[in-house]
Amino acid sequence: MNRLKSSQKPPSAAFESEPCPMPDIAKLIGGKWKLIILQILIFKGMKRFNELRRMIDGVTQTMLTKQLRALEADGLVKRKIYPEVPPRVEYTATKRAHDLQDMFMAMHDWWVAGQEEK
Amino acid sequence: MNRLKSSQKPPSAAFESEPCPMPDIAKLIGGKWKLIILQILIFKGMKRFNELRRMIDGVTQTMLTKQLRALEADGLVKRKIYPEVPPRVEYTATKRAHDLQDMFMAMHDWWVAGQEEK
DNA sequence: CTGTATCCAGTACGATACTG
DNA sequence: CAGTATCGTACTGGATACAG
Repeated sequence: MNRLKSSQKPPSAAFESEPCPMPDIAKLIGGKWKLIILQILIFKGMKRFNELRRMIDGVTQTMLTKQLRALEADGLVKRKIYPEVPPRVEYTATKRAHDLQDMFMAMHDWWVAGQEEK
Repeated sequence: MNRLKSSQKPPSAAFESEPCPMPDIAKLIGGKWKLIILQILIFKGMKRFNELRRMIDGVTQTMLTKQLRALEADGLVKRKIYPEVPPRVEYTATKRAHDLQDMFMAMHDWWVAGQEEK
């Protein structure tokens, strides 16, 4: 079944010539929690710190902070601090992160399709 | 600039209800070299071990073997061994891996767009 | 040519306690 | 509420040598 003979897909011009630094991309979204953080912020909108904490099963304060800081440094997450007491911090996905929607959709569809085949 | 007000995108039904285990996906493609290996095998077709080794800058034999074995265990890469001397081993992307094309394209486009904005 | 075996370093990850 | 600090562990990634 399924022997690839010559071409399973047409040109796919994108990858033919360029080096396309996948390692760099992996750096951005490679963390254990980054994908799920981004997914939440992109598709569900702004969240506060403890909201995220509750939504992500198994994450600790420490790791959530670290990954959020890394995402912020990479320009994917915007952190807005309200100088109140008790403190309030809101996290939102940047425009750059929102542009990842298509990728997330493709990723999601792929995963779902894989589950159905079982 | 760019304040997200209510909805930057329509339904995006995918993520609304499901948990969507991004951690599981990260497991599959989270390795340092997995993305680039898959990209090569998916878009450029079958490759032998040392071909991959030469195409991927900086990878060592050990790591290439490990990541290929992991991908094989996850059903993303097919390993075909020819009982010859000298030995020959061919690696190809499975159908499941080929279904990742859309995700790779989205990823690539996103990266390119990000570079241009600079 | 295509690996495997060992050993080693760096870092990613995590539990816990403490702070403004 | 939203962190920081500290410390310990697990795992990933890598250099080198060796093998079928």
